[in-house]
Amino acid sequence: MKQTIEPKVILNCSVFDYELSWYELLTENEKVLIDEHSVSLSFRKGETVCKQGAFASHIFFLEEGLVKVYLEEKNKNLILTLSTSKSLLGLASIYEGNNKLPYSITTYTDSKIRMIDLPIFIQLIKQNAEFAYRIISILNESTAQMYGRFFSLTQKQLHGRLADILLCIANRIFKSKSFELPLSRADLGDLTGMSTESVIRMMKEFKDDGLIEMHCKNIELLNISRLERISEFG
Amino acid sequence: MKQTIEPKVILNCSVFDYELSWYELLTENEKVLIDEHSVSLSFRKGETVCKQGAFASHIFFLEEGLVKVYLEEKNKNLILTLSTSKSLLGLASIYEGNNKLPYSITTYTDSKIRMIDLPIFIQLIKQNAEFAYRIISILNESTAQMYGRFFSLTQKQLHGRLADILLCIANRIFKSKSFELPLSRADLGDLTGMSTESVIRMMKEFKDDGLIEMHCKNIELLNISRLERISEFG
DNA sequence: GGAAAAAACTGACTTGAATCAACTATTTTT
DNA sequence: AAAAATAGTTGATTCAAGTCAGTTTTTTCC
Repeated sequence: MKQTIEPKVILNCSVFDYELSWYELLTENEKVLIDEHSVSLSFRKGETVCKQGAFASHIFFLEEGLVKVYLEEKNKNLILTLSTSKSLLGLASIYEGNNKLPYSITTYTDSKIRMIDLPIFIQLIKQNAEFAYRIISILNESTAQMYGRFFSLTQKQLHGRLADILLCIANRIFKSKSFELPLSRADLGDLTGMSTESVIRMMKEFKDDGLIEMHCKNIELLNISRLERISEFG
Repeated sequence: MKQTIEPKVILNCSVFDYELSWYELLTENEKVLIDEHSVSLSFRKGETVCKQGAFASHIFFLEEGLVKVYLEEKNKNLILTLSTSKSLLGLASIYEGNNKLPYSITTYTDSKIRMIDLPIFIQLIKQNAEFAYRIISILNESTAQMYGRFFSLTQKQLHGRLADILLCIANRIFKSKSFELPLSRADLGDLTGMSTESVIRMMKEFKDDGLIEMHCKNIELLNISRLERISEFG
């Protein structure tokens, strides 16, 4: 039962920025139905979009902005994913039976979110199988990503976990080596499962080692390949 | 932005034992199609059913037995779920694009598994929306469970994590306070994200505290309410 | 623009939990 | 039934990472 073949490296990114679209798979009538049963709302930076434990009533389509999707319990938070524009959120509440929201969502930047009536969304799934198939794909894409993070947070130590999210934020959110981070150090902690102080210490260590440059919120990754090695062995 | 209302306690179980069936939602023709494109195989205890990183070719329906679904990388394992009879496994490989298996599956007991041709399964999803909706429900049920475990493993310490899985195994797998555990101490480690030695030490501590009775593989939970409190605060 | 509040940072200290290195008990194999 | 292999156990040691307490910097908002 010894393992001999190394399985392929798994995803470990925390940003859900899926490639698959869904709206185009609807018929004209269905599109109208969605349009009639949804509204687009503006949220200010830091506002709560939905709250874990509340009854689910909508699917959220993030038209613009950056949000965190997170679990909260007894003042301990765990960020599940960061989501950027064009993400479909709240799909987890499509479930026959209890339909409480399994997570909270809060904005990091001013955001526009289209709130789609959940029963209507479910109706469309039940009548349009191609659409349903696309939703399954989207769910599985985010699940695969979750697995990677699950592994990262439970099996790697601080170096590796911090390298993971820095790379992920650069690649997936900003698509650039340097960026102005809209998250606080405490949020980085909730994302990596470490204390705020440890985040600060690790970041300083990375800076001293020449891996990154940083001035407060402004961060630049200087040595990506070494960060990747730290992520892998960390 | 301070949180004032405590969100509802979330699931933290590691056993996926879903309530929803799926076969009955198929038409007679579709049932025939499944029957014609699947075979039921017998696996011996300890055999590998599928391997992370391999190309996905089947959906697995566990007719009988107990298996672990786990991530493996560099001799570190993380068990995602234990699955019992009547579970549908491998759904994560239903994904438009790359279709590598995101996890490995190994049996704990002699098991019977029906291997269903993946393209046929996908075809049924694409043509039967009610069926697709059920699959979405099943996926979301297991995702909700994953979230609970994710929280448990990243936010609780050893006491809480061990209490979590002991309760979960008793409630979900054996539906009894006393049982003969088919997992090794090392597996309990892979399930709780702790070292084998720590599992042993914690179990001994639980035993000394009168929370459980154990002789090797035979375990009995003596004080469930205290275990639940440990799980909650731990 | 200045006070108040948050967020970022630092150092000292503590501790939870992994690692290592034996050793024993239990299975499995032949 | 003996040998080999695997699984379980223990104690000693080490170290990663959290907590605490205090300071500085940045942001928010009257």
